[in-house]
Amino acid sequence: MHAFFAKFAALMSENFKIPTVFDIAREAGVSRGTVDRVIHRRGRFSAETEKRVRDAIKRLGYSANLNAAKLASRKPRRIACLLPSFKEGEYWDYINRGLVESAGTLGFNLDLQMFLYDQTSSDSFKECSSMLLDTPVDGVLLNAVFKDEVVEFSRELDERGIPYAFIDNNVEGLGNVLYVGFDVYRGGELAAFLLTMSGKPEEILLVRILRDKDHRGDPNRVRRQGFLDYIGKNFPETVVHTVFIDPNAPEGITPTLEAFLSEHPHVRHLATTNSRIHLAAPFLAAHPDIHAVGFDDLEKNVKALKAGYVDFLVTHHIMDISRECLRLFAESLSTGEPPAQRNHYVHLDILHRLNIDGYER
Amino acid sequence: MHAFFAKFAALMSENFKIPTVFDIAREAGVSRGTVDRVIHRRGRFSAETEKRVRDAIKRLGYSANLNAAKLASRKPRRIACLLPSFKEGEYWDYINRGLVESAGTLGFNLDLQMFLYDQTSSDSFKECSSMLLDTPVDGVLLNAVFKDEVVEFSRELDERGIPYAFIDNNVEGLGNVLYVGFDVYRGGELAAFLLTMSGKPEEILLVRILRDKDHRGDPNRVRRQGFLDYIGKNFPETVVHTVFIDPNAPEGITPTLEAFLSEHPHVRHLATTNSRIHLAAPFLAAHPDIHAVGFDDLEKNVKALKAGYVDFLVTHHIMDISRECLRLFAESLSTGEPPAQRNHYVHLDILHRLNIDGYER
DNA sequence: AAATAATGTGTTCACGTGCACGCATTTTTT
DNA sequence: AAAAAATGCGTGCACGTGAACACATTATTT
Repeated sequence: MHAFFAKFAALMSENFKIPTVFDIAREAGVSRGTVDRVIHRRGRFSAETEKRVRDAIKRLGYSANLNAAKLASRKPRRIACLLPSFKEGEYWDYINRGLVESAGTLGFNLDLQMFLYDQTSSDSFKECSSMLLDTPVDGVLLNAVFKDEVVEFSRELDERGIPYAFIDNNVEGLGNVLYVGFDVYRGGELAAFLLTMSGKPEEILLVRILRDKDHRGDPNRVRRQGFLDYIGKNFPETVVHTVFIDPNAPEGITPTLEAFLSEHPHVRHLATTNSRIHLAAPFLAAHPDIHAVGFDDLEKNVKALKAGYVDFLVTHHIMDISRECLRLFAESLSTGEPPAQRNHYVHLDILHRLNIDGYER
Repeated sequence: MHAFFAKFAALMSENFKIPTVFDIAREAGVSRGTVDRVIHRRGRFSAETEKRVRDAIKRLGYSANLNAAKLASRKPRRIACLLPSFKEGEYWDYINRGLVESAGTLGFNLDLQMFLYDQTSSDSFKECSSMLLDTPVDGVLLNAVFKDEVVEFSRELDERGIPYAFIDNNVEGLGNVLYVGFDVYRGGELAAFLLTMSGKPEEILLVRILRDKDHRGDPNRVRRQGFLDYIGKNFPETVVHTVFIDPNAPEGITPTLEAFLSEHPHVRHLATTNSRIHLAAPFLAAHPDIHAVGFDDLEKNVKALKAGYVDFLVTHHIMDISRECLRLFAESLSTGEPPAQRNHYVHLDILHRLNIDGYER
């Protein structure tokens, strides 16, 4: 018999009822309001009461009904976002869009406050973060480019009891309740693999942008390491050249690359470890025999991919990161519990001309 | 100045209030209950009232608050799922898991009723679908392997006013409110590209499973076409051989492939267009110089990928399809409106040993 | 010691929707 | 023509949580 039907009404036993705050209150021998105050750490309860309530929650396996919570949420949750500033179409623009979009659709009453610092200046970060501390907030969402400064800032947040989450990249060992990002090193390896899979390269050109030189605040160091390690391991004789370009002087880029090529005419492989392979598109257009791999599905990069200038993009759903991060963080702020899972690594996608359709949502 | 902050409290003007049923009722000059009856097509209202309500809804841009809807949903929505039967770990098992999981977490009171037919027998489909019609349901979720039978069944559903959605594959031009799936032809092309990107193949072995022979109910025909078209276009001299294997007699598979190889010793490329490349894993293990590409991230396939027997898997988040499909369908049943977008195509992922981590969620 | 503040707890309304129920009025049946 | 059914519409409770409020009791200040 191939046909049958089954009911999946309750995951558990026949008439298992999902516990509510009322059940917790009864179990703990207190009122619903008290349970609520314990859960949300709003004070006004004794240590003994807290224990009874928390035990009851654990015993009954209670977790808040998010629909009801969203419906009832009146006071806005203030979430400060301490992130790099951006121009339209840049990486952090996408992160920002995901955040703003989610804030609107998530159903919680979220009040996002953006603190955008200059990615090239640690002073700017410090200025922004101290401004943030003067503002009343319920939680902070931030990334971690300036390690020392981030560590110091996180200590301050810990002291004040303000929960915080890292997005996109992080520093290990701090008190954040959440991290949503990806495996940067793996991404570097993957780019190297894709670049070299059609045959052994004699020489490779790695295009970097000027500010990468600053080792203190270089977000792509780990990714580049992954790239170089892969090449070193699999093609030990291959030489990797580096050329620096200035994104603020785009007119100089193509000449710089051309000049390099005439000095190293055997180069047939080009890569960037930042999100700006599109800056090399004009150069690549003139040299269809050069394989190229870059990162991130910025609109301009995708254009270069579709045109065939770039072979592969290693990327992930950028906006998914921010959406997911904000969702988990908001839920956590709402329930008063840290997210069940602390680290969320998103999958690295490989984009090629043939599978790009449908990637952008 | 690099720091600033902005509020995104309301997407629109300063104090824009999202309209509720009450606003609609006032605008239309009726009571809230009447609005509700119109929205959910539960009868008991005049044609003129309906128009007034619908106009008001459009004018104010009303759409139901899903949190409140989920919270208040008391009567379960009965959704019948008419899908291929499966063994554990097979493709449709994943689809099924996604459905069951979603039904539990979506927050609506969903009552899934599974009608599983034998993929190799159109009679079984007919039997199942008529059984389904004897059961009271609010909506039907189905896929489309047997075209004629599906068309007939859909007519019946249209007549009865039962909304239905296609999942994974569909038939164009029918009255379904929703389709969630992917571009099958594109997937075939992509597999061919990945198989051949490291160099021109002399001969290719396409491994098919026995029941593919039946052209009426062959779900992989289009995918295979994409594969063959790509090869034909880019490598016109390459010969594509086909070997049929029987998944029900796994012990015969490796000998069959070995026999083929000794007859065609130049073959270095192997592909399947179904989800069972793992059946060729033992053979591939013995021939590490053979490139192989398959479809779908079934556990066994991923194992073969990690072991290096398979180079690439073309796939998509299988369970995402069913999760997304059920979510949109349930929301549609709840609001009484068809989903804003009818066709949802998921992105094709390329899986390789280096990016498999984190793919499974 | 009285006034004031802090602490601990319970009560109540609000959020927006689903849906049962009740009551009139009109239409159909007997 | 009376009874029954169908139609059209409004009212009210329930869903589970957030959070203000009210009220005692205890601790602190004046």
